[in-house]
Amino acid sequence: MDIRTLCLGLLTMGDASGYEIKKTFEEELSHFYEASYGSIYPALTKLTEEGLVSCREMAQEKRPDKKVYSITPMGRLAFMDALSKKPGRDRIRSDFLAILMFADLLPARQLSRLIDDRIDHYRERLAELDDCHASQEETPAHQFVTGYGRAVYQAAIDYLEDNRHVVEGEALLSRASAAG
Amino acid sequence: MDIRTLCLGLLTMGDASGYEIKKTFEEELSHFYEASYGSIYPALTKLTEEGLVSCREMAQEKRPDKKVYSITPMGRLAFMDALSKKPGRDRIRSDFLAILMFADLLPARQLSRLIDDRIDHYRERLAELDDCHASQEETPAHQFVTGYGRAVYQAAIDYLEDNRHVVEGEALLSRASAAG
DNA sequence: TCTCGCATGTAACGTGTTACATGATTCC
DNA sequence: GGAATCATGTAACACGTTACATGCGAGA
Repeated sequence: MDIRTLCLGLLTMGDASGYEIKKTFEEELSHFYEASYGSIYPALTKLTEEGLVSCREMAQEKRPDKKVYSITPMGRLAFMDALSKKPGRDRIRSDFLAILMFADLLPARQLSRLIDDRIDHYRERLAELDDCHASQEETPAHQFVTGYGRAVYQAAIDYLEDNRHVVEGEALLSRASAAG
Repeated sequence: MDIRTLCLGLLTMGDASGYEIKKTFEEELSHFYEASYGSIYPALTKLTEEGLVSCREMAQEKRPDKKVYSITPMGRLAFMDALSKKPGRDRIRSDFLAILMFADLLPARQLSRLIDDRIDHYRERLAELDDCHASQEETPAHQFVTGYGRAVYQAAIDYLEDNRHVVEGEALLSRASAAG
């Protein structure tokens, strides 16, 4: 699913401007998708050209004008069609795990630091999901996805805490054998 | 971490050809990185030009010739340097979760199918990790990363099984209210 | 004054994928 | 005979990011 299709999908939930769509990406979607203005604005322009969304310009007081996009009936059809395709495989690209594959090359301190940071990072992400849960009325779908994120982050934290000794112990050992 | 750097890293574990590196990506790394020939071969060419790896051509009997790459001392330094940088954030792009955000737009049957397939998919991934564990002598680093994958997949499966009713129930409900 | 939030957009660039081109051998 | 594995490579393309360009209003 490309950014273009996802923008279309977000518009099924209500009209929005490019700026607001970007915020949605940063908030609700940030855990499993990313998008920058450089992809969102051109996507909206193209969707408009194709007749899948319509656009009206809104003059605002004390704010810049905004362009509010609405999905069209044709757009809804197109999105339903996209939803019916079987999903592509998740694309994951984890620097953290890539680096860990070479844990034996890292100084012990650096390795511990890396894992500490990652645990902190996941805790922050968990907190974000909890905020999200607290502040907004959520659809069951949204709740489900949020819960999924929580489950995965929690599993990651637990695993790192319970098993870090496997690599950290090794680092200590090779230091010891190098020293002695 | 780009593909180029990761190729360099794999060569710290032993000499290899482009073809073999591709296989490593498909096996050990497939759970958190992907790479095609179209990125691997040019990466190796560039690394060679930069003096970070060296290359010798091996004539083989009953097999095409192969080019075996070795990391150079300069290459090792460059890789250690890359490892010392703090990791970028994980890039995740999940069609599955994106579709789930719009679960209320999906027919109940399709939604159930989607979740069934995903659970199967994770079970397969788990099995791959178990094979990996069984078949190969693994470094502690490798074990650790493999275990991480297992923990996360298992958490995902458990979550989906325990909570699918949250979205599936909703689908049934909206069907019922539409019908009655 | 300076930074932050609101608001839109483009051009250059990076990075990687897909599809194509080629060809021997082995297993079913 | 046909598919799979081994083996390398390129060119066209897709897709998205980064950095830049612009500008007002509010609050510290």
